[in-house]
Amino acid sequence: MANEKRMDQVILGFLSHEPMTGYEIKKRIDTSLHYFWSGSYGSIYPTLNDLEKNGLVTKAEDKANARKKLIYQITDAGREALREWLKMPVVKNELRYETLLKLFFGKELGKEGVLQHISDFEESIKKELPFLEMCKAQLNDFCDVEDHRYYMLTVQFGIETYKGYLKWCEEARNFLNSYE
Amino acid sequence: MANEKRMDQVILGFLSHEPMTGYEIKKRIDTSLHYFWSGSYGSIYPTLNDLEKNGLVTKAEDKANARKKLIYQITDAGREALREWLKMPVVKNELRYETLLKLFFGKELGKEGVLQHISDFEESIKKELPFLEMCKAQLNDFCDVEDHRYYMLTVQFGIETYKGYLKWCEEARNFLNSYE
DNA sequence: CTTACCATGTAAGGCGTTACATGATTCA
DNA sequence: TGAATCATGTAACGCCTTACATGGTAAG
Repeated sequence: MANEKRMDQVILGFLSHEPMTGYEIKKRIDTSLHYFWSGSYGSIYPTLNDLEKNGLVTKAEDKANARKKLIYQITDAGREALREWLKMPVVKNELRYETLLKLFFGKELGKEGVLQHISDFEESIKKELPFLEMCKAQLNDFCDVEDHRYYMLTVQFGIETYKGYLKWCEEARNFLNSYE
Repeated sequence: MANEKRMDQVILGFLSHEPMTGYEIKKRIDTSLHYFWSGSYGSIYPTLNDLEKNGLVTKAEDKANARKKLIYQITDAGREALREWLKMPVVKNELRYETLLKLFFGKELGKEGVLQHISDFEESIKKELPFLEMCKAQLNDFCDVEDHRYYMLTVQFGIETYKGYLKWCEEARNFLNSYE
């Protein structure tokens, strides 16, 4: 239904950590949330305006810089709205892998083509994994800070599923090669 | 960009197995593809019309039944289009888990709330897993049929990632409980 | 001096879901 | 006879991305 990407909650979430600009929010989405969430400027800026209109954030122009820079800050009402949403049960966890779709219809493609998709997938995962490992290493030193423990959970989730994927790639290859 | 859900390819894919109705396609999406893909009638029927207009499928009315029933069949051109798409590299594999989003902003929710989300997630996975195990058992007897080997790959993927999720749930709980 | 990055925003348009509308058939 | 399932379709509407538009600043 409505609000698939929950941009309002994502923004409130980041602002609950500290005040920042829309640009900075985008950067954090693309790093911290990158493997399980996404969002674009065309969604961030309008949502920031809506949130301000509804009193969930306040906007302040950074006069120190000549550059136009709008720093947003969460209000009490905003924090309350965030908490309200966080308490609610999760509505949707969605995995949509084109790779699996192509494998499912693999007969029309043939074994070689399927193996190629498996290799491509494997490679993409192998490229992503080091980033997550790095995140984990960095977080590891700061787990006494409560926030960091929660980030750690998501990173750990990523690392384990990715490792599972790699194991599956290996097995899938063996499985296919065991025939004919 | 365009065509996120690749309904055209999904339809061609199923029709490459055998002719069927739009209703039947929907059912198969909701079972065979269910844990990594989705699609609605509002998307299936219009796409079927487009495909027919473009000569990728043909439509035949089932006169045997009094009930209005349109059986679609893939054409050579349709099969070729499917193959063309299957050969192309995968564009997007997307995971979007609200659970992870809520965990990431977990500080505002607190440890108990986070643990609740982990339990909810665990439960939902535990509920899904038996279905996949059943699929695997059924497919296992027919792996000499090429198609079934490809279905098996996707099922195996699901089973392994789901088991990984359960392991993570356990670890996540232990991790959180090791603090404070 | 030019590339990369910081920074904000809008408009158009595609995509797909939800909700609605309709009706036959099967099974208990 | 009522519920569930089979079966097809459309319209409205929301959501989000892409592409465009603009310009400052830092670093090499």
